[in-house]
Amino acid sequence: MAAKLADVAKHAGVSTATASRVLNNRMVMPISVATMDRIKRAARDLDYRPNPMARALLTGRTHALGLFSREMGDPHFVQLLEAAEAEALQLGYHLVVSSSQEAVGGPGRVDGLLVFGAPEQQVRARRPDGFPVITVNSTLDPERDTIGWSDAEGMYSAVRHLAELGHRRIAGLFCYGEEPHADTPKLVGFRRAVEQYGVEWRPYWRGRDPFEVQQTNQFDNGYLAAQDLLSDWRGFTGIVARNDYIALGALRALREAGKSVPGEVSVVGYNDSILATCADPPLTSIRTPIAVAGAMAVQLLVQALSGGSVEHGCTMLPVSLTVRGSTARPGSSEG
Amino acid sequence: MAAKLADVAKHAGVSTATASRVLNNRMVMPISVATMDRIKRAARDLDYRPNPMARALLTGRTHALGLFSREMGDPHFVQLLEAAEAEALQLGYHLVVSSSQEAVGGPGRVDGLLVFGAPEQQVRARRPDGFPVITVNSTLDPERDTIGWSDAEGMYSAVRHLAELGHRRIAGLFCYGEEPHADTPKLVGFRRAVEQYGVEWRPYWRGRDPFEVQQTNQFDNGYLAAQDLLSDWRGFTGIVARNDYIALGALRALREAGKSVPGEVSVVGYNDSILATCADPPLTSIRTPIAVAGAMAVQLLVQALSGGSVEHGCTMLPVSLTVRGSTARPGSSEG
DNA sequence: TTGTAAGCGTTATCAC
DNA sequence: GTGATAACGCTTACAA
Repeated sequence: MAAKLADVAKHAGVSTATASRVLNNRMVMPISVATMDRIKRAARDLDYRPNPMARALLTGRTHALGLFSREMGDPHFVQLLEAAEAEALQLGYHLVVSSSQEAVGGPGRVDGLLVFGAPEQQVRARRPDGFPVITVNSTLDPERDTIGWSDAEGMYSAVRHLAELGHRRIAGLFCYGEEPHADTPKLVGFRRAVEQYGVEWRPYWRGRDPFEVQQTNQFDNGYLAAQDLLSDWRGFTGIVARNDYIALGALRALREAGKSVPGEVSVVGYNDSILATCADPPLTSIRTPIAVAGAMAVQLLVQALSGGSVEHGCTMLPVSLTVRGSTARPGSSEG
Repeated sequence: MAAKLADVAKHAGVSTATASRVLNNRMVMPISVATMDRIKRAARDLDYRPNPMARALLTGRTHALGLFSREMGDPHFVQLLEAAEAEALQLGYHLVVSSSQEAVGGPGRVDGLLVFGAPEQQVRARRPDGFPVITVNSTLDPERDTIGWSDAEGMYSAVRHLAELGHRRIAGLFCYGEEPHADTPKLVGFRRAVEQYGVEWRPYWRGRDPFEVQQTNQFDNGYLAAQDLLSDWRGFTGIVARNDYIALGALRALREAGKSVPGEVSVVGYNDSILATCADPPLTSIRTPIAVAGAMAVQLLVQALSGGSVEHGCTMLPVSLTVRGSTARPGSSEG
């Protein structure tokens, strides 16, 4: 059985109150150096570790943060996890992960909640009033505590990059549920850019709801969608994909069709994942600030917990374009 | 303020004892249906949720499991996380992740610990006696509770695959710290296979400790190591890589050197990650049962918690070979 | 300077 | 059938 505070106190010949005060540095009134030493020594000797549950019960603080994501298993999510965990560790908090919003726990189990990738409305609605929730997301709700970036801006940059290279006919590879008239951020940004730059465009997609598809399916869908594109539209010179998986699928379809990249066709991916680095040719891709957002979200949450309730609002981090070898001026070689 | 048991009890006009019994289905003695209904109704009306900390303090059970890994951020780890989380959810447990063994918590914070990828000795040594720890790992210790697979077997299969295709000269792409005489499981398996099949072999590596390198560095190291290989050994026809990142780096070096895959050189990766699927050509790779192991580890841990302490020992799961387009008989085409 | 005692929200052991 | 009441291990007024 682990040593408890009473053991330490007895060992040091003091009361639990004094022991507690010393061990927590809560010395409202001065304590003699001698007893301090005795207590600290006893704690060390007995390998005393305060029971987190007892402490939590009393203080109402678990020192744990929940992290909820429907996309656990996505390499993109793991970047958030890594950053958030490191930050939480730094600040003395634990991270409880869950793919179920109900199960991740609320007050009593965790002190605050980090939500990744779920529509904010759904989250807030199910939470007790006042429970600190911050969402890391690409769909910002200015009314709520959100930190993230704009996928509209990301897609806009992707199209702009191609347009500025001189591409006039650009295909968009999306997902089911992202028909051209849809209002997802990525489509909004896409449409805004093609309109503004006056380029011709067509959307393609295969497969099902983005949340339900496996990564390998995304790759396959990209492959199939690109095949559709190849047999449907002869004049296109640029492709913008919803994510890197889809872009890599397209890369394969293009290679099989004998189209050179970036000679005949330029391709832009999204997320700037490890896939983009490893692709052949290396993929120009949109980099989202997911790791930074994860760390900031933890900071904000902890800050809110310390200082009562800090109304944070909505922080928007910049999205950037990583240019690699899959994009070039149209017809730049062998085209 | 959230409703507590006392509120429910008062609302239903009973004592907390009765309320507790009904709400937990712990009815040693029969309880009148009428009061049962009243209590359940009160609980629903007040949206009563038992305080996990109070319960934990009393029962000594947190219903949380710790998951410790130094490789958080690795897409390979995320497969374990996903499977373990799903299983934990299923069994009513929470998952606390941490990249620090100290911080993930022990008794009082979590009921048991899942350790991924760390040498078992280091783990057990730092844990209080009797605290349930199970390691998911590739380096099995028959003395301890371990579940995993043999990377020696995996590497052996990779070499065997090439040897059976007829390759007689095989290069191994490893990491710094895995010099040919090292005793890491992968090298042991590699050496055993090349000896048994009588094939000529040479090891190559670049970079630093495997635990410290980023994924993109692994890719770069694979690229550089393959370049070393290309300028060093003319007669090789097969490559076995320590992981898929390295294999993809090698693929790039081979392409740049004008070597066709699998026509002139066959390449085998390790982990069968998404990279293997998306590579061009698709990568033959060794698939480890990491997801299954993660789920089983959670099951075992929970089982041990329920039934006192189940001595499990050491379970070894089979490793398999996924054959894709990067391997063929030597000189099978244009070679 | 230090000790006493109340209480955090449960569950469990008795008594009624 | 049901209700007091004592824990669980800790923090913190308040008392001494």
